[in-house]
Amino acid sequence: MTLEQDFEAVDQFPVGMRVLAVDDDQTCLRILETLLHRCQYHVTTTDSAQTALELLRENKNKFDLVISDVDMPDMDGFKLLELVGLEMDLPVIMLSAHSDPKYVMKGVKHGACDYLLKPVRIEELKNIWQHVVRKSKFKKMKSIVINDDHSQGNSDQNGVKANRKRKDQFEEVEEEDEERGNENDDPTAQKKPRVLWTRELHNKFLAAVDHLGVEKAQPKKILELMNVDKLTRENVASHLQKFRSALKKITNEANQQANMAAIDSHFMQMSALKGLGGFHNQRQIPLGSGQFHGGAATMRHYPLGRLNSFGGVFPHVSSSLPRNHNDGGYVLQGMPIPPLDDLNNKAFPSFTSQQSSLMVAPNNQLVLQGHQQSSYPSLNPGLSPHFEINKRLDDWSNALLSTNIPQSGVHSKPDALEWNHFCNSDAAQAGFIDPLQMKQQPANNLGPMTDAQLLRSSNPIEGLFVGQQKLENGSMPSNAGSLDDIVNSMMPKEQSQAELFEGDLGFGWHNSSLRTCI
DNA sequence: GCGCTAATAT
DNA sequence: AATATTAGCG
Repeated sequence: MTLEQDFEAVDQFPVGMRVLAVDDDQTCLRILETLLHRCQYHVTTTDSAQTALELLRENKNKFDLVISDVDMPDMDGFKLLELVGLEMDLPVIMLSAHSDPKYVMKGVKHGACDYLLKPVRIEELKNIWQHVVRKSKFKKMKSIVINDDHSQGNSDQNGVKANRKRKDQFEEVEEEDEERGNENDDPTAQKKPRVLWTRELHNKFLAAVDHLGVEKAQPKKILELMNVDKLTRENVASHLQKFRSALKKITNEANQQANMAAIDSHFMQMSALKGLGGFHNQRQIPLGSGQFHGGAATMRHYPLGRLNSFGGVFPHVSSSLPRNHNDGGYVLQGMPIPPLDDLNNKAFPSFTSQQSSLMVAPNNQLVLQGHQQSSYPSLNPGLSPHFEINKRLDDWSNALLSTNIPQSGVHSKPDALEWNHFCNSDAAQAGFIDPLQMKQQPANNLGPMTDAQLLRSSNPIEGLFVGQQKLENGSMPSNAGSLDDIVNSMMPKEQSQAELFEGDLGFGWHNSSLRTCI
């Protein structure tokens, strides 16, 4: 489309749009009517809000827009606004001589789609039809003639194009909405609520992923296994994408650290690396009870044991990995591996055998509701080969969730900073390692990897394990976030604290506010 | 049609 | 900031 054409298109507006104008002041009303007429709207006027209301009630679907003064004796314009909003979902524009923000705010709060100041200018009135379009009231727009002539010759047919350069926010809305409008003719149609990934919902997600195995966990299957009403494949896909991003990031970080550790173990004499914190002199971390229950804020140390049995999560990667060796200065040397019991003793939700549904919370988000019997016995803990590690998966996932992973762009080069840092490090430059070579051998644990690589490689477990050590030692660069930070920042604030670890059913919501069921 | 990834929108 | 949607590809 040429610029001229675009300009033309912007200039078109519906002729005959049915406007109800309300103002107790006869003069104002007359002026308003005149101006609206000039805009080629079909205008009905009344000097009382009460009458306006009756007109609207008696002629449902006979008006497209209401423009009403605020200060009126019989009925406050806001009251009218409120009632109209309640009863017919028409776009209402408030008109007032008061520029007081309080008034404006009040209008906005009550659902006014615009707030015009007297005296009204015709330029403003020319634009008001867009509110109708925006309100998705296209059905009611059927009688409105959209001037569709995009030819360049007759631009002044409406005589209103002159001052359209300031058409500001509506530029491209027009055509799109026209096209879209036909499908969008249900006034009651509301935006789809978004899914709020509560801990519990995420737990279900994890259970499904765990059940399927990370490699085979695909949106559709996960969705089926989760068996959550109203959850869509797209929801799951989106979450899965984030999940994998987090995994990738953590793994890469861990790999970095593994590299460092490996180097460290062989070149311990290097002061440069010592400065970064080596892994010798491992201090054992208390693995006893309650790290997670103590609350993230108080948890100085990430529970190491959580992550070292990821074989269940990554079924194909664990066996080949050396772990907890005492020979040869291996990176995992000295790492305490807690008995499974310690981990399993923690209460965690048996999310796997239940069906839940999402309900709409007041903020228009879908939150996990309750449970019913599931038709998916396959997710029964007893039947899931991986279930016993769910707790640790869960914990691990806490870390993932708290990690602020950019959704795109930034992480396309995972850990570029750290990678560069490493390549520029003394170790690399001293020739102990060849950064290039490392880059060429990602399978060697030495460089960023693709998701596919990650899913197939044996690195994740070890990497995570090592990463834990790093974190535990406080050797994690501050910009990578402390463990506390990771755990703390994961879930939405409402859930970040107690809820984070309990696996209880609390959503951080006040359940009473969830009454608005679908 | 699905899944994946990245990019972009809401 | 967290999710959703879209595009391009296999």
